[in-house]
Amino acid sequence: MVRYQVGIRTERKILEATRELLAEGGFDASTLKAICDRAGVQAGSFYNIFPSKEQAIMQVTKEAIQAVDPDPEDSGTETLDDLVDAYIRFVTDQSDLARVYLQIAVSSSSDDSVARRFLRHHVRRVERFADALVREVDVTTPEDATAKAEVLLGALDGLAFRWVLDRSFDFARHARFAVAQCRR
Amino acid sequence: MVRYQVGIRTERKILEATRELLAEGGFDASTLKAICDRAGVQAGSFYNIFPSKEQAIMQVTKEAIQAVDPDPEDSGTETLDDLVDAYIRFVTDQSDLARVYLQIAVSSSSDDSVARRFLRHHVRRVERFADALVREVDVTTPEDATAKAEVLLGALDGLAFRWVLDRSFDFARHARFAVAQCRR
DNA sequence: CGACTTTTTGAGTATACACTCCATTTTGGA
DNA sequence: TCCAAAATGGAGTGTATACTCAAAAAGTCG
Repeated sequence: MVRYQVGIRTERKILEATRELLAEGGFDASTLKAICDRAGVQAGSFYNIFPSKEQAIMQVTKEAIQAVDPDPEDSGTETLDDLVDAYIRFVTDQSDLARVYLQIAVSSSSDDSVARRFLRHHVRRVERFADALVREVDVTTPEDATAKAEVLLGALDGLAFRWVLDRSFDFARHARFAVAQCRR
Repeated sequence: MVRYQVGIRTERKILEATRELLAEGGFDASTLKAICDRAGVQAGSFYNIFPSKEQAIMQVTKEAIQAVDPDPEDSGTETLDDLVDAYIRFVTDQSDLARVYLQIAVSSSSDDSVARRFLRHHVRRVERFADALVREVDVTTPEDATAKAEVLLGALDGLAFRWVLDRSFDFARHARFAVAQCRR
């Protein structure tokens, strides 16, 4: 069962097409036909590689969830600015994945398993933000830091949604504004 | 063309079923069959009242968008707390509509007309928040007030999303925390 | 009641969807 | 060059969906 190069290339083309379609029009736009058309592939080839459409979409969504929170190694040393800059870079440089990430956030409410994974990921990010806050800002209690982190991450997510609706919205500026306000 | 009472009751039953289904499982769960089953009505009756499924959903979403921003008359006198309390009440008391509202916010990116309407509504709310900020907090410039309002509304929206994913999340507390931080 | 209108029913249509099947072609190591 | 395994094309399947229609039922008002 040696995989041929051409098959690996096909897999990449399919994943790229899926990512683009998810970013452009969400799950509704990501039909099998649309994916195959864009990837320049027939249905049979798709199912030679992926067991289901769901699997291809899952792979892209996993990628998107992980991309929002890079370098989990750095936990414990990173600054608030590091964390916020990472989010800003994610939104501006990987806008396709960012849009996929936000699409998941909402539609996941219908699918429990995705919702749980998303939530677990969110909680971990809140902890990292809270830790950075404890190090940099004088917070009275750990609970205070967590609440502050929830509000800051909420603001970043909310501003990212805003940006999805109106791409002329200056996400980076408002994100920095949010963290500045949080720091005071 | 006098409408019979029974027809009006049927219309209400359909809208209620649609609202529930939208809140529970989003647009995917709101199939014609699901709506008709829950309303206790056949497809023919549905199309006797609504020209399309889209129309019924539009009516519910319109209702949801308007419900988040009550008393547009009060503009010019309301406090920041009034505005935030209204949002909190919307989320906690009308959780069904709130979830529909948030569902629209994201999935609308695929439908331009809904996205535009949503955005227009958002901009109007930002203005009201900014006006309240100018009255209560000392902001340096109108632009500063608008940016602050965007961040605050972003935080509220983000926290509401958080609450949709995990209903044990204390939305009201965090919302008040956000506005307190904004006021400083 | 009786004439008329509105509403309801429920089987039926067209379409889009995810997915299958398998004959054919391509690949890449021996 | 040969050949088994891998990849592909593309017609075909079953199912769910939004929506239609004509006949039957129920409501309204003189």
